Amino acid sequence: MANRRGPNDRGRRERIARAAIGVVAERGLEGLTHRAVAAAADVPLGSTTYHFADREEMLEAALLAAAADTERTLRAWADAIGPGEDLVEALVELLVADSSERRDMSVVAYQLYLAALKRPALRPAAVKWSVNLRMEIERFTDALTAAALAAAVDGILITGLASGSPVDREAATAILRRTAG
Amino acid sequence: MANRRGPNDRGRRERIARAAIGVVAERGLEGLTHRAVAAAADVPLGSTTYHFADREEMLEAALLAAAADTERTLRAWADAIGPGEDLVEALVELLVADSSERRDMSVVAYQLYLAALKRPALRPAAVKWSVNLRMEIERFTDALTAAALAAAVDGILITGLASGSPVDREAATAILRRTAG
Amino acid sequence: MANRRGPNDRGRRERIARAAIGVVAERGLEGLTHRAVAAAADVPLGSTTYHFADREEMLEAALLAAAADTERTLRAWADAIGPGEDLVEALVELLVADSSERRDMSVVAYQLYLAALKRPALRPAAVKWSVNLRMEIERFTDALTAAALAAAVDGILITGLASGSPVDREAATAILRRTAG
Amino acid sequence: MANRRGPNDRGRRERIARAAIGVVAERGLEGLTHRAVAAAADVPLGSTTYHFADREEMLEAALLAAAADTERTLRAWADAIGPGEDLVEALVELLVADSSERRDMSVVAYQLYLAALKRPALRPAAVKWSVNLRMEIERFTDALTAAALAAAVDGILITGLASGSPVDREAATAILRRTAG
DNA sequence: AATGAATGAGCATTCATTCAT
DNA sequence: TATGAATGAATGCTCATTCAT
Repeated sequence: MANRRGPNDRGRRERIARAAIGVVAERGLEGLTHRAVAAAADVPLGSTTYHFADREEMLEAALLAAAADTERTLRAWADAIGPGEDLVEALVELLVADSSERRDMSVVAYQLYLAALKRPALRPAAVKWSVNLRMEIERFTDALTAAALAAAVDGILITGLASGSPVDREAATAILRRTAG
Repeated sequence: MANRRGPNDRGRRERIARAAIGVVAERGLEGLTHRAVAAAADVPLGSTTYHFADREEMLEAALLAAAADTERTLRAWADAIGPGEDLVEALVELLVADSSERRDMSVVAYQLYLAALKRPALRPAAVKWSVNLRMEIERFTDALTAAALAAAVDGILITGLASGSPVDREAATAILRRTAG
Repeated sequence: MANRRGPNDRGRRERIARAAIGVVAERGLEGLTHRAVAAAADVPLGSTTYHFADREEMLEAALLAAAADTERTLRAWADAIGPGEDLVEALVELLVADSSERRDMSVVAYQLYLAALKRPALRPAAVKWSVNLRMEIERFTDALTAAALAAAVDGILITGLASGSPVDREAATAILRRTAG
Repeated sequence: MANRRGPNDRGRRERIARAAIGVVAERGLEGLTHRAVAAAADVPLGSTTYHFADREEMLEAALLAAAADTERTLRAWADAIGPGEDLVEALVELLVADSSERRDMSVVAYQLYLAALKRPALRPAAVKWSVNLRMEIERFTDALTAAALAAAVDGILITGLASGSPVDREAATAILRRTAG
């Protein structure tokens, strides 16, 4: 059996990037140190500096990984929407799910994302991240409605994070219905 | 005339807190160090640790100051809306203004706000911050519409931050009109 | 009733010195800070620097107070020895008592004492402290025996501190009997 | 030839520990700072924190090194005692030598030793340190006499430290003779 | 006489980063 | 290619001490 550490460890770069997300979730952006990530990924300290030239690059990888996760989640969400299904209801499910289980991940994503704003190299990834939702919604409705719904969802999500409690399903539904016209 | 430094410096705590906001704007949350704040506020290093027991308390003060700023800005914005004026237009002005001059301040606010999420003591301030906009909008329309508009504004704002370019006035107007029904 | 703090507080210097001993007992010599002593003595911070020019002077006062305590204790011990009483037994009582209740005080005394060794001004106090026991014993026996007994007691005491357990009464008795001849 | 600094420096941990003893000798226990030790050992500052997780661990190493030194010294002393030689005279030599050349070392040892009392991890080392002398003396006489002599030596030593002057050879001899019976 | 606000020096500790192996 | 020992810069924080009140 190949050991999980050492030269036989494939996809180590990937694993380190994932671990980085977890570290930010637990200790915040400033907790993103080589040591912390190495421990979380269960790789030697030197491995983190070997695969990522510096802390900046590690942040980059974490943002990219988080963006990919978000994209995958949204794609799956959209794919699962049946032909005659109600878009608003599906969006509410997304919001509710997000506010419980993936709450931390959302916060992390926002943190990485804000951190990336002043790093030109990451700008594209950040933009993509923020446009993702709108693109998926556009599969089901016109561009303007999609933009309005995406904005509303973003707004409800971030407000929900602040409240510290799960998103109110009824309130969210009402807002989205009104937004959808 | 009393010197601006030393024992004659009134409101130093306040000034340090304001300086802290500026520091976060320039260097991000992890750049919020005693030294950086001391330099920005033009006070001795010891002064920052004297007025704030620890870094946490400094962060707290910065969040509170940022929240107060936001509240004041929104209040002024709402107060300036004339009787027959169009709410949507006013909101768009808010968004556009925000995306240029106060862009940094928004980013800072979001950062402080996310950082505060896992600090129970700051929860109330964070909640208040996030509810502020909705309350001001409610002065001009019913609760549901206000909630929908607030969500849309939040969403557009955060997406705008990501894009790195000023909010598109026409797109924003279209979205808000549709949201307002 | 005079308040215990403020201008009506008599004997404050004395009280601060006593508090200093307690501080050393709890936090060691390096824990002897103005702030810690002020808190322990329940006096304002400024009071500690007012009554003692600097940390050195505070240490001095603490050593002196500790020496005075030791002297008083030994004097009382000697005064209580009846005419026909056995000196060795009395010494053992002293050792046993010291190893339980006043254990901490002994450690503190040794610490202050060692600290004072390289401070010429405190040399006399340190000497006096170390000679005290011998002088009291001399009230009951000849000089040589007194010196031998004092040395043995000192040795047993310091070894007892190391062991972390109470002095073994029988062993101590045996040693002292042999020493007394 | 390997440089004395940098990656080629073997036994650096050991050297730092020795340097720590010297620092305590010169500046007392509270002078035991990473910086002081680094300078004394002629290693970079980072090296002290690399080899010892924290100040506590450095203290530990210093105590252990001091204990080892003491043990070696006592062993050598005992080994050098010839068959027909007088134990008391040998002990006096130990005391006299100690009171001049190794005076500082004794003070350091006492300081480290007292400091270790409230650190459970160091308790064994402290105990061993304090029992060492008695064990060596037992090589030459019965247990009770050894205990009495060890106590007397300890007592004379500590009293001698206080006086600031060399141990009085005659007085010490008289006391030990009487103790040995 | 008494107080506590203010300051700057110093410390333990953490870390990114380098580099010999 | 991979590792972890090594280093020095930087940080949060504590304190002695000064001094205006």
